[in-house]
Amino acid sequence: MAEDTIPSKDHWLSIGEIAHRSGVAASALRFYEDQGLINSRRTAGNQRQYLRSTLRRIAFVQAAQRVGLALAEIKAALDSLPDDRTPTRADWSRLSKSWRSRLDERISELERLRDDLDGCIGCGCLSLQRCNLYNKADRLAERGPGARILNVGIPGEL
Amino acid sequence: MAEDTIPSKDHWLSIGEIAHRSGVAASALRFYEDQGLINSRRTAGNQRQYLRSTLRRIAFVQAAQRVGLALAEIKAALDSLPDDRTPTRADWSRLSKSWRSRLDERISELERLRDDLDGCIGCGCLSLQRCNLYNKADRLAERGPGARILNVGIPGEL
DNA sequence: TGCAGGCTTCAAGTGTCCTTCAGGTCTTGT
DNA sequence: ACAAGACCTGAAGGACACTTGAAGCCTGCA
Repeated sequence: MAEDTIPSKDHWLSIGEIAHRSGVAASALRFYEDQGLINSRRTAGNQRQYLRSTLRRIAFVQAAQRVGLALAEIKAALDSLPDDRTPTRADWSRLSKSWRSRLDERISELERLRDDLDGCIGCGCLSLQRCNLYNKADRLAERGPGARILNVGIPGEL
Repeated sequence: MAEDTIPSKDHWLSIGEIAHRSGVAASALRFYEDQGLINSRRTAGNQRQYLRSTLRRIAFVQAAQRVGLALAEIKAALDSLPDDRTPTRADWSRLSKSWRSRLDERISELERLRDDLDGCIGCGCLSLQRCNLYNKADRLAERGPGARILNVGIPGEL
């Protein structure tokens, strides 16, 4: 396997190369393109060619998904990048900063849930009148919408 | 509104009452029944009637969903409850114990993500070669499968 | 008794994130 | 030049957790 040699010269990458390097299926990449998350130019024969920087964009998408954002939200974030120049560190940094609070929220919600679990279900009460676990008020936006098949991980693992 | 009076005598609840008290739509309750998560008896006129304890079952389902379990997994957990008697505190406790590690895992994954964010995307590197954020190895099972519409919360909020 | 409002079933639709397929084209290496 | 393999498009399918709709039955209260 000689595909690990990284050419130092700027050149365009085929969808297969991008798929390989990013670990994202080619079909998903086409889907992302449909959704406006990434873009490509075409060869004379209509085949996609990507900039190397697309890999970073995809990395961003992947990370954002792990944070729990929907593709539409990720697109909105990416759309706020300047399209007249290659995004700088500062650009990416700005985008990812907004994740911080999301992540913090999600983390603390899960911690709250864990504590409630210990204190409430753990004791078997699960009282509908008092139980925090069943407090509708804070059960919003646990996970983003959309079906993830990936998450099955190793099939039959649970 | 006088529906908050809780009768002390055991009696059966209609789907509307269960929906109201649990906050789960009647259509969802029927769906849960189809999926074997809850059950009901019927009136002479074929209308569903639920035991009061069904509310606890539903609370369990809701909490489990917040932990990130799929309905099929929740069903599996519920199926391990004794069906010859009303589940005890110990029964519920046993079930919810397995969530602990799940929750801990999810929490630490998110914390890891947050740290990577600070250390990596935060600085703008997002290096595909080294970046933890883009380490495929640990990007499993971020969120459970399935579409949640609820999570949209207040539409147009984000 | 009458009737509004709640309940029934079954089928189809929704939203998200893709994958798979069919049928055809392009590129690359020998 | 030719075959193998990569790539193209558009449509359909699939997983998940439901919702919506149509057409009709049941129940509680005045």
